[in-house]
Amino acid sequence: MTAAVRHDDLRRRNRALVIAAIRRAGQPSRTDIARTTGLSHSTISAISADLIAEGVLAQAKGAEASSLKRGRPQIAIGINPEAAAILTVVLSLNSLSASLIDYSGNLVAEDHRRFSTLTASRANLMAETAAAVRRLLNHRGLAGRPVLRIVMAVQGITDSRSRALLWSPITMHSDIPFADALEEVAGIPVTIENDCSMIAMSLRWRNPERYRDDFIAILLSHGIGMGLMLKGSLFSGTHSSGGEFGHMIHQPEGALCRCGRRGCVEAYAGNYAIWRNARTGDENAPPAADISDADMASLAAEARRRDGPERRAFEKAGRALGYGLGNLFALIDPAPVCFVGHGASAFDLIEPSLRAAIAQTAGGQHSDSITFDTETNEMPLIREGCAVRALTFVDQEIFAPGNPAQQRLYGEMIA
Amino acid sequence: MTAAVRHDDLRRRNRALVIAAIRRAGQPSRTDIARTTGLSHSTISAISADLIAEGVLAQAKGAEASSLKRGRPQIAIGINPEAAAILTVVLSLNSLSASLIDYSGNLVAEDHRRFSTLTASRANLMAETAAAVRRLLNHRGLAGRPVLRIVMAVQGITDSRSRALLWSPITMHSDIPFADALEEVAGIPVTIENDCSMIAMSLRWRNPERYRDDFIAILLSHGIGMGLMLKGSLFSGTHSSGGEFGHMIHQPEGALCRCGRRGCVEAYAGNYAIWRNARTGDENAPPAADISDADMASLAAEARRRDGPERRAFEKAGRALGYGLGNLFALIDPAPVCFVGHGASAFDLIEPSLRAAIAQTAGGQHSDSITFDTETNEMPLIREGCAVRALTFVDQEIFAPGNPAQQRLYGEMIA
DNA sequence: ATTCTTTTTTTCGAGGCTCGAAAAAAAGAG
DNA sequence: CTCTTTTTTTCGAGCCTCGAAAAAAAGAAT
Repeated sequence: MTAAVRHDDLRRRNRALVIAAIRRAGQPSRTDIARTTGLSHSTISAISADLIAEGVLAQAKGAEASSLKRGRPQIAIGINPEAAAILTVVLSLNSLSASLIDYSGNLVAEDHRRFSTLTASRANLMAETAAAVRRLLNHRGLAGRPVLRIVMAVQGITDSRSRALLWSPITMHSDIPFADALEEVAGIPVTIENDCSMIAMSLRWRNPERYRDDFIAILLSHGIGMGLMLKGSLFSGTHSSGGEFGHMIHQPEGALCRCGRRGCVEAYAGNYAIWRNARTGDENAPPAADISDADMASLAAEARRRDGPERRAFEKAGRALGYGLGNLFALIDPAPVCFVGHGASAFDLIEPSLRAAIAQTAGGQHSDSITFDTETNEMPLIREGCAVRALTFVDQEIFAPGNPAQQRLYGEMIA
Repeated sequence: MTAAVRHDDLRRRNRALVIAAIRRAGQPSRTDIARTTGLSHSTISAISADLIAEGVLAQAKGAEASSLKRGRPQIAIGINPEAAAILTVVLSLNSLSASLIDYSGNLVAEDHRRFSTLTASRANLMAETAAAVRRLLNHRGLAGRPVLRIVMAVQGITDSRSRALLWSPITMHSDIPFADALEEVAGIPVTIENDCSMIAMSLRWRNPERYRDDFIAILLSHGIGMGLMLKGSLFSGTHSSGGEFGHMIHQPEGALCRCGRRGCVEAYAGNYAIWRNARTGDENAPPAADISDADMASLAAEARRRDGPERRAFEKAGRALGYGLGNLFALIDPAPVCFVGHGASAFDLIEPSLRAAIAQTAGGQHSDSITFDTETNEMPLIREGCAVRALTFVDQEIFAPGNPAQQRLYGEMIA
């Protein structure tokens, strides 16, 4: 039983629809919007007039690429970049990077620092993050725009309400309430998300042809992460952020994993596992703390050069990933997969054994037709995913609010 | 971007909401409905007046359990059983059982036959099913009610559009277009669903306290099946019915499974696997075709009586199920689990090793708090799930249609 | 230069829907 | 027989969307 549909929901939802259509199309005319949304011209006219009056949208004045066609020229209409701004924060191993982004999605300012996340105290981690946020909030490029939302991405497990970092490989501390801490600093809503989920958001935004309703983003890095889009919405578990693909058990009582358990996919396919298999051959050796991309690249080069333990290690990684994906496909059916991160640059070494393993599983019945994509640099994807998520929040909650209190808040902030 | 919200959708959705509220509550008053739906009294009054005029609902006349309270007595309002009927068909190993059910969910007639599904030809399977449907369509208990929907449940994999049985252990044939065949016979929409999905529907209907938005139904039988409810809707894959929990790989290159692959959960936890482990100790022995419930019961009795290969076999089953569930929990977070079917009567033998295995996995961090439920007879659940699904379809598509053509069809059928 | 065409955008009135308030209905309590 | 209390219905206000018609703003044609 779905919730009751009130009368005013109609306007709210259609406003959100119009904003989303414009965000996707860039600079559409009213006629374009009517076509993509399916709403009538009159409705589009009314809604866009309201949104322009509120400063959310702006008409592109002059400078039209001319029409060359007869008839009244179309008036391009776009997101008003002055309407608001949002902030993204990406915390990763020994690196903190924050960005200020205007309401139309353009980068206004960046702030990047390196510091040792592994040795930092809880308070230190929160303080560094808060300081980065504070610096950007005071940035003069803001020019009076209200900053309405912060989305932070971290590697690790967050709680389902996106308030705290429950566990992460970048620090030994757990249950760090980043959202509360940053809300206190900024006075606006903050959520903290899993980095791979943000990668999935970004893939969907960049290439909705390929990544629409169901697809999988897998981060190949020191550990293995996953972002899962199911039926058009980001899948995260009910309690935590879920999607712990890297810690599905590939081999009961198998190789020692960084998480302390045995036989996880990550214990075969994470950088440390590949390194360990290639260099020591001992699956029970304690995982190395960090392995540079350069080291991994030379390992891959060696594996390509000759048939030896290096090549074997990448094959094992492919096998573990293949069985893991096969098990996932047994549950959710095959879907497009994108391998992201520096590890994806060695995908040629991984792919044969990965495909062979998938073919052994229930999900691998059409394993030939499964396509894989790679994207070796994850950072831009993570940031873009955060931006997309934050802007969508603002679109829906502030500019098409179900609850008048939220819009009142915006009124106060721009006053 | 969601679909445009048209104005008439509002009425349609609120009509569906009212029907659902009444179906759930049984015989509520208008005031009750207003409370549970959140709609205003005026709206409920208008919608229920319409629905009564259309014959969808009926006021309980007289026979009120009296009020004992002051004030105008409440008028109980209920689903009109005369408004329509639906048909459920459950095809399982060597058994076909169909039921005629009125619009308020009461059983009108049943039709049950035994025949050998394993040896039957494709045409034979479809003909038997069609004959059962035809018999019930001509049943005099129908008394002029239009039969508006058929939902059929089968063990196995169906396509995602619920039109055909792609693969099933009860027959050697594949790609059997049951939905098309029955639609030709009955002239009304037919869908074919996985039996475990219907079990999940039924559990949710029976006990929404425990089984609401996220839960898992696992059928322990000759094979292993799963019905998965995620975020309040039945999860099935994008291409096929998905949810092939029994064929997740527990042990790469492990025991021989009925499906021809190796190491599937089912190859350790299906009846044939438990039997094989207990009696031959050879994991590669070809699976027995069928093992009676009585034989499995005596195997369980023996396992309870003494520590021997029988007990070991049940332990192995628990271990495979535990790792499988743990891997599932790694992806979707722990959720309530119900073990269904005759195999659940040996759950006491399975539970210890199952819990021990879960504790080894990423999803098992709070393995103590995970609760399991058992239900040894699956047939009533499957039938009830089909009925719930069919009635919901009728509620939404016929009596609260988005498309006037559907309602016109009903008009013709009752004329 | 002025008058057609064509296309986009806005305006206007009709028709629906939900809601709150008020009225009506239908009992028991005094 | 009149007062309370509770449920249900009625009625008017306020929105919202839509289609049709009007207005606007160009290029094309004369």
